[in-house]
Amino acid sequence: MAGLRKQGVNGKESRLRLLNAAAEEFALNGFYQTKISSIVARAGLTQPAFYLYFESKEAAFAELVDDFRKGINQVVRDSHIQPGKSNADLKQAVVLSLEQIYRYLADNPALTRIGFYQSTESVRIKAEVARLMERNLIEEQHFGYYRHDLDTEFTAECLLGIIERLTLIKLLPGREGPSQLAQRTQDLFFHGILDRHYEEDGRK
Amino acid sequence: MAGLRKQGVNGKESRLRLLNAAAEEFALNGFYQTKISSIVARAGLTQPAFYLYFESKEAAFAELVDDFRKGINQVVRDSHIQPGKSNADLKQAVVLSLEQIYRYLADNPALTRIGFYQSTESVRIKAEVARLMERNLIEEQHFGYYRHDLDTEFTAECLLGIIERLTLIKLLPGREGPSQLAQRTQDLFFHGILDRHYEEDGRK
Amino acid sequence: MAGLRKQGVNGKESRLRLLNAAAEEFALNGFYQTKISSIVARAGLTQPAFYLYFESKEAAFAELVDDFRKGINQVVRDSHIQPGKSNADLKQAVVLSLEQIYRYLADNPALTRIGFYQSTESVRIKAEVARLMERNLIEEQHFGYYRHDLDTEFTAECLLGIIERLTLIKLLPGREGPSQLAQRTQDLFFHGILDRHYEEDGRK
Amino acid sequence: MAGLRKQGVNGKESRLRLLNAAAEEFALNGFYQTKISSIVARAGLTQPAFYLYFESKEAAFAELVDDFRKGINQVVRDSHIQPGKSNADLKQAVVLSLEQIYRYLADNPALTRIGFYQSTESVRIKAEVARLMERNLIEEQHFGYYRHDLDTEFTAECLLGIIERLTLIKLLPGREGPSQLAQRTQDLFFHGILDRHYEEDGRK
DNA sequence: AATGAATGAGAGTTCATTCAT
DNA sequence: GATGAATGAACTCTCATTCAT
Repeated sequence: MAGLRKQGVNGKESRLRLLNAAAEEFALNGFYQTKISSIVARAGLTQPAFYLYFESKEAAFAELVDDFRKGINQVVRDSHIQPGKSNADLKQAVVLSLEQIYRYLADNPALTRIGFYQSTESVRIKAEVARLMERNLIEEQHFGYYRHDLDTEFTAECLLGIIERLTLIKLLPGREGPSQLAQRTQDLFFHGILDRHYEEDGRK
Repeated sequence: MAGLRKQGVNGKESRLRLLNAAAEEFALNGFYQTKISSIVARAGLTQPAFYLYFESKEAAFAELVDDFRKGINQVVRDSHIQPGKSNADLKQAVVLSLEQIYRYLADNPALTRIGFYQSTESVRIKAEVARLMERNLIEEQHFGYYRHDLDTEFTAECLLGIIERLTLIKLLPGREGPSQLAQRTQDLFFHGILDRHYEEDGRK
Repeated sequence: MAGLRKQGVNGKESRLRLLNAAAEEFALNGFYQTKISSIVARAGLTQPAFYLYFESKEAAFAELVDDFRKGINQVVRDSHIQPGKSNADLKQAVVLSLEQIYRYLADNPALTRIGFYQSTESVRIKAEVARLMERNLIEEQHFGYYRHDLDTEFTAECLLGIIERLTLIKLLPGREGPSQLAQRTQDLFFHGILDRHYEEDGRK
Repeated sequence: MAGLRKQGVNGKESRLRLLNAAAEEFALNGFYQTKISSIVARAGLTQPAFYLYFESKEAAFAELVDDFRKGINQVVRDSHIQPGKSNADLKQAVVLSLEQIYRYLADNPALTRIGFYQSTESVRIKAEVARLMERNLIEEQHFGYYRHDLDTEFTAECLLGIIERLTLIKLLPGREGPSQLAQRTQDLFFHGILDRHYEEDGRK
């Protein structure tokens, strides 16, 4: 009889398989429509095994949400721009920053669906992300990159709104990739943010 | 003992009370966490009364979602701009359009929460809204209001993303009103849309 | 507003309509699957009207059952044969008796379905019918019509079983009429009942 | 507290206990008046356990009905008579056949009540049984056992009607056993079936 | 480490029945 | 005589969770 055990000779692997299965199911069907039975089926295990590694359905979901929260926070935190860039370099740097954010989301589609679109926590997560984005904006504004009358909080929220929407309808379905989206987001967004062109505009 | 039967002598009124109660509950707790018992309690009726007016929990939810869908579609459809406007008039017209959209959302907070943030249909609803917005953008682009290289589909999605986010964190919590949000949305958004300043910018 | 009342200006008619509707529904769907709402719908009335004329669903059903019970009892009681018949006359008399029974069943299909095949009371009803049939058999046996070693109780039960079955699959679906069924029932049944008949018959 | 979990270490046993319990309850109270709670109580389990083994109340009922259908069909199919029998042997063979049928019914009283007297399917089941009986009758008629003008379909239905009735009032209540009933059924029935038997018999 | 078997708790839904007019 | 509106009381079924091995 021994040896028939499915696999995961060490529990770590089973735990991981369960977590991944849970992520897929939650992402696909949401929290309430996801049954433990589906998760364990996907993981090739049985229901009691689930409770060997997770306190409850809620706990597993919360863990996934938290994983996403940490990941996206890190990426956004890292996506600030250095000072002393020329105009062209700034654009490129911003595109790169956005690309890294989109890339993280694209690389973790299930987590993204859960953390951004399914979880109740999504509100808090997005609030955090918005705050981090604002922090970057403020810094970059200090570097003279953006006009001085910019409402950074408002701007950050709008940027997040755009990213959120594009991620859902372009990125996750694979209709557009991170770099293209980053480019287009910057393009649209910049011409309302960037100080310089307004000057010239206002000049007239 | 007499007179214990609840009011709503008119069935229509009972139905309405139930629908409103359902809207509140669904908006507050989402579909799955909302129990019929809570809805009828809020409406001052009993569970069978609910089934007097609705096929099922799903049907009631769907009705609310559809109400929202129709409402928002109408508002967005009506929010297109007339041709022949001067630059200043255009801005004002756009602000007005946005304001009407925000106002509809603000006036129907429960429906908005349900149709935009709770329902599975939200994906389809937003897709429709985006399409209607794009239709307006295309028309307005023809009037010469926006630059000609604008990707209207992309732009519409971004605008929707912004509205979506601002509605959730500014409008529904009552932190900002429709007119203020409309003004600020237009302000940020416009300077990436407007044809004129790009010209001069590009000129350089 | 007056005069719009469906009809049944006098309640007797309404009661009758309800009873007939109930009979149809019960016959078609059985007691448990028949809903008051279906009955009143068929009768063109409303649910409270039902309770104007009947104590309960059970009471209405019981009334129908009892109607059937009385009717079939009467018919069976009346179907005994007179003494002093010749062989050929006897046959004809028995056929007539059976025909009257079948005719009653055919004329009251809904009641028959209810009283014979749906009701819990059917057991008691059939027991009564069997007892009445036996009583007739005993009498007729005394007249010398049947062999003397006939177990009348057993015979009555068998006859009832045959009638019951033929009614269900031949009579009620309209595949055979009362007179034909009576003839054939007598034919089959008689040649096991009649004393020495085959002898004489075969002799010829 | 430990050890309160019910037995049935083997799931098959639990399933069987549930099925038997269901059979008893259905036989006793019919489909609609039988509650899952009664079934599981009788089986010493809880309600969810029922759904571990059966799709629904309907499914469990249907399974029992089908068990009966298969069983009775098999028995009736097997109850045909071999050719080449003498008159006395034929009688004995027929009695044996009938006895096997009665015995199956007596041995499975709950199934019989369900399949013959409770189920909606009973109509179809009896139709099948009648057809099988007719098939046997036709064959036996070919062997010259019965008169040639016998309407086999009609005869089969009558035989079934008799069996049905005797089963209900004699066999299931234990008032008469299979062999006695078989004997008496054959006796009554035969003298209408057997070709010219009475003639020769009476002659002597 | 893993599982077969079982359950507590509750949700949605149905239906006979009644109140007030 | 009749009805629109409402309800009490059940019942089936589901699902996260746990026991015993």
